[in-house]
Amino acid sequence: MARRFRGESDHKVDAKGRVSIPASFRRVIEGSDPDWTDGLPPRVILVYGGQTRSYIEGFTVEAMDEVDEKIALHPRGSAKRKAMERLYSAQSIETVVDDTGRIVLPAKLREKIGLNGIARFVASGDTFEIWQPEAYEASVAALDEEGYDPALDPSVYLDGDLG
Amino acid sequence: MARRFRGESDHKVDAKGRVSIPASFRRVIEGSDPDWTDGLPPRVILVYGGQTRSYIEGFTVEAMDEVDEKIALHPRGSAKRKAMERLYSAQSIETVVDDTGRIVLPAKLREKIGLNGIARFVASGDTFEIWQPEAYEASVAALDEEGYDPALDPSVYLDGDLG
DNA sequence: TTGAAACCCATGATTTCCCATAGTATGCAT
DNA sequence: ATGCATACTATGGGAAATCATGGGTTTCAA
Repeated sequence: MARRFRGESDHKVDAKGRVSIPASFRRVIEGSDPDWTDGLPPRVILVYGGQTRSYIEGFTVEAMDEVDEKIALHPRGSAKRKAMERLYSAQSIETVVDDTGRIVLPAKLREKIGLNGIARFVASGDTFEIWQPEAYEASVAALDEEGYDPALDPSVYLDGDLG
Repeated sequence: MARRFRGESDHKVDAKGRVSIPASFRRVIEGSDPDWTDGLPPRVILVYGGQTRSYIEGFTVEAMDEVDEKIALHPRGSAKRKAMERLYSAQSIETVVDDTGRIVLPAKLREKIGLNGIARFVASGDTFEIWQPEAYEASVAALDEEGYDPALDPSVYLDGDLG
């Protein structure tokens, strides 16, 4: 398995929509792009769709390849497949990390998640998420309402019941 | 089973956040990193999240792989899984032990556990913990209040009831 | 022809790397 | 056993590389 993203941090979004990607994320992105070699700009895929989503999900090339394979398992034309294709194909863009470690978030994507001047990058296994900071905090708080006790150490779930 | 950490000791944290990790811990960390070979810096994962936690938990690569596998058993999107992903993915960093046996604790992590100038390393099976010394002593004292008689030898629990 | 996107350059703040040293532990030969 | 040589440990400090960010300028397609 490829290396995983870890950590969370905030970065400024300038007037042109440029944002620095956390340096540690860049290493993972480079290592998970089969075509990347030193000096080339590594590729990333940004998924911005999903009615229920208030964040942008970032994929490495390898992670997106896996998603594409899973989609291909579903029958062509099926509703599920169409829904997945819409999210991962139609509502996504492929871009590159430039030589100063930044990507550009087009206005459309910024508006979708309500980005003002700060973008919060949050690691989530082999993908990462880009949030408007308050929205992220709200989503963490929302977890509590789903029955998750914030005072409980999540490690108790490691060996607990699934679901 | 992989080798286990043993012992506890204090180390200075300098202005740059560098700390020596106990020499005996290094052997375990090296031996539990599948990619490590002599001369390479071995990897460690530091988990700094958790509302209820006042310490940093250090994982070997192997130990963290197990955690990732356990998380993957839970349904994508479930509250439990999200809580675990936040702790182990978002609130963690991967780093390496440098050639002088040190790691760097970024300011964010130091503040989280209130580190001043000394860090206490405490072995805990296949992971280890980093504490601010007084906080560690307080947590040991708190155990006693939970009904554990400090005068009782814990070995009596070895063959006792579980739970 | 105009706005956005790609490109080029610039800079302060971190972070990493490399070298240094004193103290401790280990081993080996006598 | 004794003493020295060697290896490893814990820590410090400066140089060098990287990071995050800001701006202008050229392209290019609509």
